[in-house]
Amino acid sequence: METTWAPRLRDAGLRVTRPRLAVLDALADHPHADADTLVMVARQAHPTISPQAVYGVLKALVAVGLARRVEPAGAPALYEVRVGDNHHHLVCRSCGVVADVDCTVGAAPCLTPSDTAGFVVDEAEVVFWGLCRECRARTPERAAQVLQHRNRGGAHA
Amino acid sequence: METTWAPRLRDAGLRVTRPRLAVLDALADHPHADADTLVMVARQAHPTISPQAVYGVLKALVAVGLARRVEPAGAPALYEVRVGDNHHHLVCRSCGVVADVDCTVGAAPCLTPSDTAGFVVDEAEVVFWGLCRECRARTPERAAQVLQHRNRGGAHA
DNA sequence: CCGCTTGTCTTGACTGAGTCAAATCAAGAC
DNA sequence: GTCTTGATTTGACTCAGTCAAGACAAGCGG
Repeated sequence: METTWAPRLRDAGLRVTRPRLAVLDALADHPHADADTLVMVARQAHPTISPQAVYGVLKALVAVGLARRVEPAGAPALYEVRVGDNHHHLVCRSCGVVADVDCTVGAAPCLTPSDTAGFVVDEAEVVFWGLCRECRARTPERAAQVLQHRNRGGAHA
Repeated sequence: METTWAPRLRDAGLRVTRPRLAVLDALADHPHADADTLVMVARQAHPTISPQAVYGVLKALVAVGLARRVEPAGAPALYEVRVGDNHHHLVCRSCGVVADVDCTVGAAPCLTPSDTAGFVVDEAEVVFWGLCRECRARTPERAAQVLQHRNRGGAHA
């Protein structure tokens, strides 16, 4: 990390400001962080930054494609600076932790639905739900419950 | 439709109540409806039902597997009674309308990520983003913009 | 280097979706 | 019909995020 953000901001037509650099550094250090976490982390570099400034910066970064917003069901939005490639996410049902999964592009037939119902599809977003290693180790009995509860609904892998 | 809900509720260990029947009928008539819409629709059968009652009913139905909750990014949660099979969703970026897509289970290699980072995955959720036929026809120039804007970020189909 | 223009940040009020808790009510067992 | 317990109502509340007005500063031209 420690990318030089300034030229990337300028290339995107954005001014280089302290709040933006602080948020970008925070994002690089904390992939999959929510806005609240980013406020706290960014304050290490810029103690007076306001939550609204962080929201504004994130919105600007997402708009120009320097950051990506992910919204797992039931959790506040997460942000990441890994953009341009295509990857998906593993989300832990228990602790909410998120991990990246590379998508095997080219060998992904199911990502082009056969019947698109008249839609023109431009993106396929995949979220894998499960339990992370730590949560299974920490509370195995609860983990089993969570999985069983879920499978009743007809989930599949 | 017009399924007899009573036995299904009882089988799930839930009492048969007027609010629950009203919400289930509303769900059957309006697949992919949000809570607010369901309140209005359910009031045709049960005029005094409160929004909180609808939230409570939906939570109970989801908990026992009679309904499914879907949360597309940037929109309120949607509910559907189509459960038990496995299907995914097409979401229109412009108007938010949702359509079902059957998943070709068995021929879906990409839905078992190669590297699960220690996770035990129990469900793969897929959301296809795009534009519905109506939105493309209605505002073709805006539709093109929306798609182009999106593709800058590195989306794929 | 100085000042100007315009985009950015701060401050604070506000919205929308959903939750929580106490009291009332009714489903269904007896 | 009566009772028990789960369901519903009512109303306050939380959380994430938005909106708007004014202060501020990035980076241009001179």
